[in-house]
Amino acid sequence: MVRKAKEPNEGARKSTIREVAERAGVSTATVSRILAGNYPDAPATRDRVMRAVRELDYVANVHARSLAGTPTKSVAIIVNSVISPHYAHVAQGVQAQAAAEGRLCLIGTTGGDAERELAMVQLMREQHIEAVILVGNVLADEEYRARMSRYAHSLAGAGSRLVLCGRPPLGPDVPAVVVQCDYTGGAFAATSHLLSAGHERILCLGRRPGFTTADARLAGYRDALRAHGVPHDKELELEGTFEREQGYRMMRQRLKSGRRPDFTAVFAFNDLLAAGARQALLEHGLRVPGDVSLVGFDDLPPAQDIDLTTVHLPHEELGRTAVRLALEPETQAGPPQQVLLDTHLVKRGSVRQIG
Amino acid sequence: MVRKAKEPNEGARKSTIREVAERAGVSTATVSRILAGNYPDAPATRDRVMRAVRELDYVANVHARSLAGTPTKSVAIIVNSVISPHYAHVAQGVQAQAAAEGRLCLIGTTGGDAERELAMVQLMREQHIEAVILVGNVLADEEYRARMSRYAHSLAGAGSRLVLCGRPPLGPDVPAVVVQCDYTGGAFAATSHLLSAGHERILCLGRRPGFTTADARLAGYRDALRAHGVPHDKELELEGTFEREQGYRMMRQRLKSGRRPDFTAVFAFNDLLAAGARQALLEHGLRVPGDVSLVGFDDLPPAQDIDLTTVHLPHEELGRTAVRLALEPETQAGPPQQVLLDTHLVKRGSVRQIG
DNA sequence: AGCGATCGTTAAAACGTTTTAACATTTCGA
DNA sequence: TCGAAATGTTAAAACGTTTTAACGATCGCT
Repeated sequence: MVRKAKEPNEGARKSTIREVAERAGVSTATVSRILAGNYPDAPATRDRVMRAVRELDYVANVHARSLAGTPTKSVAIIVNSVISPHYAHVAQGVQAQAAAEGRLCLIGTTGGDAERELAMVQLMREQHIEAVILVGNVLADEEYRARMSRYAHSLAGAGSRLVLCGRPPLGPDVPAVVVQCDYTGGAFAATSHLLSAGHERILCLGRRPGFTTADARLAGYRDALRAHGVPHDKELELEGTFEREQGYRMMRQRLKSGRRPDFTAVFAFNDLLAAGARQALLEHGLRVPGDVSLVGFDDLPPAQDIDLTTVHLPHEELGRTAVRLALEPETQAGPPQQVLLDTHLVKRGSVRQIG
Repeated sequence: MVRKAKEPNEGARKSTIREVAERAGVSTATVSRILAGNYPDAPATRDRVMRAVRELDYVANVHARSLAGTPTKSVAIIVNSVISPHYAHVAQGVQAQAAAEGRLCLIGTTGGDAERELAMVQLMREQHIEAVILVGNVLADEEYRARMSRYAHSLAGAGSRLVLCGRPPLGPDVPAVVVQCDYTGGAFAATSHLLSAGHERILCLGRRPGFTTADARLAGYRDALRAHGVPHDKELELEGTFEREQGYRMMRQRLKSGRRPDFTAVFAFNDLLAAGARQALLEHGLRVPGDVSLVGFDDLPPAQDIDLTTVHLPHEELGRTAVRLALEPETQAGPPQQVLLDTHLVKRGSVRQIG
């Protein structure tokens, strides 16, 4: 078998910093410094080195680099699932900002399972990454706090920061940054909109005690009712998680009784619930907004197609902010930071004026 | 300042394999072998080591491990964007299968830009990862082949395999695996369905010469027409990329002429196009399927909400297969492999029988 | 009792980079 | 022309692991 002659820049072989150094006739230290660009080397050697790098198509080995002390330029995002629009949009923001700051993005999914979340955090810990961004809430209350505190400390041990997205803040002793949207404000706006349109019997979908994202919306809903002097009725607060099927199921069950519905409007705690509820309403022969008005929460893809009035959340901005906060040096010291992003109502065609 | 006494398992400090070794009274080699589980060590020492590991909350440093020769357990996926349902679902599959095989998943987005794709590949190359999975097609034809060939070789140099998802296969000399869906078959089924319902003037949306994903659908569309003895009319093949706005734009433009539409059905090359086209149709006072029948391609989230008959693609399976192929040892040697996944028609309510 | 096997363990080298401290070389002021 | 300062370069140590080859102890067998 005949070897190809020399094959100088075939690009397919490994190529280490030593090879670059040899080819350029300098030491590896010089190559390293020139590539890092942090020292005034002589232009002549600089050129020789750069040429060698190009010819060998050399890229540094991240692992060696990291071992030698340079921090890994990467962040991780951990979400329930990638196909849920909410998480997808946050992930998009994280990915975009990470890229903008020259970072690689690792991703993991939990499927909403706390044990898988833990496994993911462990996996990220091994990577000695700059930051881990946790989105979505798997556990409630005390269990949540305890676990996050453990995460934060063990990640800190690996030199990683912890950022929580859309989760309640932790104590001041826990090294974690929190970034959220103003869920309560958004829910207040949504409910107020329905009240202003004359609705008083407003069904709300997605109650889930102990989970901030749900609790905050419920609070906004009740605040709005109170502000309009309408007493709140627990019978109208339906419990369930945030999936489309749940919306369908809850509404179907509510309508099963056969008699005319005892509400004129629905506030769903996210757009998926709204889409599911809408399907159940239509199947039951009720028109939206003709018979029942509907407001969602999120302003994500299904919303436009079903012409849904909803609360816009800055999902991508949430992700971007998380990365920015994670990498900002001033966040490193000082007390654990907390950021709240604004929301606003997007009016489409799913609400009808009555009364 | 008083130090806390000892703080043995505070979990917050770094903890290396040496510390574990010291605490267990053995050498680092023993710890390493026990953790790898690949040698019959004495149960007694084994227990001591495991206890030390637990007490120190030790996790190995991936970078050191990788440097020392153990391959990094991770794969990367590079997509156009995370919020596009198609890519999101493939990514979900990749992530799921990666997790199932104990791999971490890196993710990068290109925004459809070839230069960003290149930058991403370079970034992945530094990571010395097991495989890089490229989804979606940014370039056409010769330019595509040339670039992929370069990717494949340079990734091979870093010990990574290249997997192409939904892209045309390359030559046998290029070390890359290809996994696709049967786009042509799916398009054939979709078009045949419309033809069987009596439609002969079928508008198709999403022509894009040079891009396999589009070309293959067009081929299936034409094949079906031919099989039914209907001559194909280039006037009915509208060009455009695969975004929702494009569907809206194309249909709006087509309807602008004012006169009655010269088609009775529409076959959109993906569901987003279908959703956009549907919106334009509705705004123009045409009902679906009353006036115009509509078939999509993908069977992704918008489809269900707009009650769209469409071709189901196994998106998640695509991602899973990509990972499986990338990690399968038998794929390593042998000729570059190619896999084709089946599709099927999902009938909903957007097609009306005529004639 | 003595001798190989067998078993469990370890010292040390290696992986590819960064960085520190030291070493040449040149430049410059006197 | 001399020495000091500035500049450019390098040798070597360090990072945290895996692995190879060698080691000592224990065991069973004659």
